[in-house]
Amino acid sequence: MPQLDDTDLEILRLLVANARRPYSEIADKVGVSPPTVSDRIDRLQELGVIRRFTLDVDRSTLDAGIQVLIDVSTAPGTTEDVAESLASQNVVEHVYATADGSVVAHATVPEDAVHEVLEESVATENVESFDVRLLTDEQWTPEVSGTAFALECAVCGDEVTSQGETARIDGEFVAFCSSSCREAAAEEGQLAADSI
Amino acid sequence: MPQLDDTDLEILRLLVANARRPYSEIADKVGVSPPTVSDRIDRLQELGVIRRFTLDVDRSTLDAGIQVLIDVSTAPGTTEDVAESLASQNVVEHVYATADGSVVAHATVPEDAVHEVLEESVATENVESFDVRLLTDEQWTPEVSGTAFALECAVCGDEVTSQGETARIDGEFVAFCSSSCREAAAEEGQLAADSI
DNA sequence: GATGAAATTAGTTCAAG
DNA sequence: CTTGAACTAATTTCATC
Repeated sequence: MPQLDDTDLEILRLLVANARRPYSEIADKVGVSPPTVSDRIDRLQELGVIRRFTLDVDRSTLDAGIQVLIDVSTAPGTTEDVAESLASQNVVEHVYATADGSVVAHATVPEDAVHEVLEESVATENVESFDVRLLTDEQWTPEVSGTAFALECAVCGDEVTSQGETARIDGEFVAFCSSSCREAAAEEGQLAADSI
Repeated sequence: MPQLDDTDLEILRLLVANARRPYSEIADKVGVSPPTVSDRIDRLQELGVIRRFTLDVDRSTLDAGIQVLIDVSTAPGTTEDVAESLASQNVVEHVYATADGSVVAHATVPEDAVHEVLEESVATENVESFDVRLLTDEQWTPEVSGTAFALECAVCGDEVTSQGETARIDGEFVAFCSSSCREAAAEEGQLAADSI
């Protein structure tokens, strides 16, 4: 994966705060020219770092219905499918799949339609149990973090960037700055079978 | 609160899908002129329906650290404070406050810094218990829903829009198309003390 | 409140370092 | 990979309906 430099990160930070900011203004702030900003944004989209330009909408002012957090415990091996199925429902806005096999979804539905949403989107045999919590508030505060909480590579001690990898060893998470450092650790037999 | 019409909703839908879409293109699609699109978008921002123009960033390609879902059970009356405190942390991206007093946050942190995030942001006495789950996938699929799952007003039977209200009666959620319908129900003594 | 034409401002292309 | 200049396109202003 290609490297992102500080200019890319700064452009992301500025766009996250205001995605309609003129490229000329971004160019001024990060110290490059407008065509360069345009090129880099295109590249960030091609890389999949920018998934899309969008709005943060306050749904409590907008949608008819009740906002809920649906927490589904999935059958082994079906977590990804369940996450995808829920994500494809248009009442579902945000989906999180967890390492322990549950899927958490934020949806706006009439209270008695939660079962309906699950039935329409998820095969019953994939749902071990589920839990629904009514939301009273929801906030999105995206930021492209700087170097706060930077991780250290367990092998070489360098800072772990977005190109790094992580693994689980005896239940503890360990980070590596690169796949070669991760492989070095693996060769030393440090990695458990459930490494990620 | 002023009414949003179908044109507003259609503009929101188009911007959620692509917030950098030219206003002239939106104007074509919804059948008004570009200045009207511009005016309406300004109005939607003033109303707080549009919270901001932003990016959907794939954090798994970007941030050093591990993505987690932090689930905090808060002390009575502190839910809102805890939600705000967590939201102000720059490693925290999304915060949900639930009616049962828990706060769920999506954050990107080194695994062993979850306690640190909580300690830095939330008074210990406000945390009754917490739980952290490692995320393997996270998706955001915002859509401005149409009339799917439209609610019916419990009093007059009309469709409940964003201007509607809801209340809880004997543990069941009931929707009203307006505050006057809600008040009518209240006068008939149907509303429990925990109505929302 | 909405519009079309004009003016301003932004974005992209391209030739070149 | 970057730029400045030229070109193209988008947005806002404003007078008018």
